[in-house]
Amino acid sequence: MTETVRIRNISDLAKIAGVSPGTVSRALSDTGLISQKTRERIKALAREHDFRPNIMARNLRIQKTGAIGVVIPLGHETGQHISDPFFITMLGLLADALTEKGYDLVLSRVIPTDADWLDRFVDSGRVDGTIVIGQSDQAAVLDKVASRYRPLVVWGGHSRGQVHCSVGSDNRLGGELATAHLIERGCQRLAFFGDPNALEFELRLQGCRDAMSAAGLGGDITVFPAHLMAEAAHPDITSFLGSAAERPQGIIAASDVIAMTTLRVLAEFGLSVPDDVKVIGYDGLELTEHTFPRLSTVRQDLTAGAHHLVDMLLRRIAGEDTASVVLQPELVVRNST
Amino acid sequence: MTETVRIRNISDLAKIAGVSPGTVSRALSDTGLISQKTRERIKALAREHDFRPNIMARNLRIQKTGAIGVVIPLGHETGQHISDPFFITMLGLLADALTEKGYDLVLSRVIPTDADWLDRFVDSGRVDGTIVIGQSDQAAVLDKVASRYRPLVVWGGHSRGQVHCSVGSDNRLGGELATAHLIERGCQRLAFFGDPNALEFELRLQGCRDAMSAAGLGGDITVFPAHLMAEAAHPDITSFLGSAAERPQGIIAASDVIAMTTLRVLAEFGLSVPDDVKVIGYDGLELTEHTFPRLSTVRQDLTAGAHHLVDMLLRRIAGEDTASVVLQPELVVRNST
DNA sequence: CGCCTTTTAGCAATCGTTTGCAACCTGTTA
DNA sequence: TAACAGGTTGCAAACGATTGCTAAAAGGCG
Repeated sequence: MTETVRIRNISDLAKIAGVSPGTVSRALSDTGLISQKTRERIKALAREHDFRPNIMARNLRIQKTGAIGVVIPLGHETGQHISDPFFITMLGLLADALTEKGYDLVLSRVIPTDADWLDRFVDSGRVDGTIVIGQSDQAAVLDKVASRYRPLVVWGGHSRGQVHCSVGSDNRLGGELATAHLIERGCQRLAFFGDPNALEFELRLQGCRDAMSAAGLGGDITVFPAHLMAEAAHPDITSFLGSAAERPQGIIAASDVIAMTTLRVLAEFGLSVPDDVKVIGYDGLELTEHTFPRLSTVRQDLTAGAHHLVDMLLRRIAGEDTASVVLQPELVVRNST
Repeated sequence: MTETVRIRNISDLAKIAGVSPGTVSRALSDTGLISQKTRERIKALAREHDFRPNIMARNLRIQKTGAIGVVIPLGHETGQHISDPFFITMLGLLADALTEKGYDLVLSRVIPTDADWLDRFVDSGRVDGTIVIGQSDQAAVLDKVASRYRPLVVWGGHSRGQVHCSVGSDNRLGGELATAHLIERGCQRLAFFGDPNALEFELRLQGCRDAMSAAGLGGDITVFPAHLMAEAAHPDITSFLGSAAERPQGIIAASDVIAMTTLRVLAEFGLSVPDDVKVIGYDGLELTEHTFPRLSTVRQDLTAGAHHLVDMLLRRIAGEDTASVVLQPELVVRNST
């Protein structure tokens, strides 16, 4: 109605309000000393013309973007897709946690081609901080960047001497729990499905070996570097299980997706789970509720993890130092073991 | 080594290069008239000091953000989570398509509380354009915004008279295909699992009715507004199937997730699929490969859809006009029918 | 009524680029 | 040699907000 002129910036509004731009700025941002009265008046005026201060100008001036980058490195597995259920779940949780804190989330899917991909991202100036989901095989890169760039946290495994700040479950322990469970169920010949080049998987495998030693089975476990994506893993696992001299009695999958695919291959071979072969996953994703049979797994509390990630990142942005967090994994026994 | 001074901006670099800031700007952005020689020299210098122009300043100056917003309205289903496999799949595809075009993706998950949520987002100035995934029950809001804001495209259903530009499959046809298939398999009593308040679901349901009429069955179909999230849908569907006077012979689920949950409930009731009940999903997500039995579904080509969405959005940003796109859905028959 | 303290508001610099315009070379042609 | 064209560069004004400093207004008190 009264929208005679378009208010394009803070000065326009200042003009029709009869004050200076600075005053408008102070009125709109609930900071700075300003009288209750003029603040209300200017806010009302802004609402009436539905004017919102230009964010880019604001960002430039205060040297902040109000956005957090979430980057997913697809390192040891070129074909891996962002739609991997694990990433997705994590991403959703992070989106919620960041929204709650008033940050935007800018998503970046990266295929590391050189050692500078992360430098490029963090130096791009698009974000105030960065969360990396999964170390993949890029631990060295993460450490390099972390040594000069504070606002960086990563979800994944933790190893001694690691420079970057991480949040993740105790992968070694998780592997141990899964393996001990299978052994208790009577399995002797075990196989680990997953590529140990990924740090977290390596730790899980180590846990398996520890559990086997503890049970007096030696550390002799077959390791098959299954792909992470279901489509890619399916033919692999099929040929592995088809050609194995001795079929394993128990399979520890490095992720729920791998476990789910394994279940499917076993069904196609006409093998019964858990009678012929027992399978356990890792992650505790919702999909494990919907497989047949329902999948036993090692649950990581991703909700807690996501909250830790953003809390710690914000603290680092504020200049604090933060130590890595290791969460307790939890064994979830269902029908596949 | 030679990093004696930190280069913080284009002027610093200009100083050590012995040129003016403008020249540096022209050298770094491969535009503007500048000699081959100085361009190379300055680029080399920039690389050496790994200097990257400040993006916020650039954005302010050129009045662009280089980012596209992807917003997921969680309208007719408050509990719905962003980790819904459908959203996730779409999101991943969009991330790829946008990255390819050099855009960032800022993710926003919104629970519409009033009629202005989308206005707030598009006016926030954080993005150059917006993609909305799913109309939910917010068609009116979408139309309102679309009438004044060009760079907006939405994934979802298409209805006559719709103002906003959409990309989606022919939901009515999809529903028809699914239903005709079930009828052909001998089903007479049919049920539709999904809430018709969502535009796309309404269209799918309409297709079901059309198919039934065409087969001379009348349009009499039981509609059960199942939740979208698996956890929420499970108890609902359980009580529905447990208390139904007559069990349907065929179930058309409005989404693959609903179908998957239905499968699980049926298994828990000891019913055999497809012998006792036939079930068909909608979307064609990867998860349909992993259910037991493998799920028949109506596939939408999401990859093509994502590409259409970004192409059209970029065209709209450039000032072009674009008409809505309706993709052909495809019946995928597997083991659940 | 005048002086002093506390608010409130204005001024102007700043953030770091981009870009239209003008000025400058360099080399060519008359 | 002078004029000219064409290609390079520099200058300085935006872009739109925030904020330290300062000046003015308002309020309190004797």
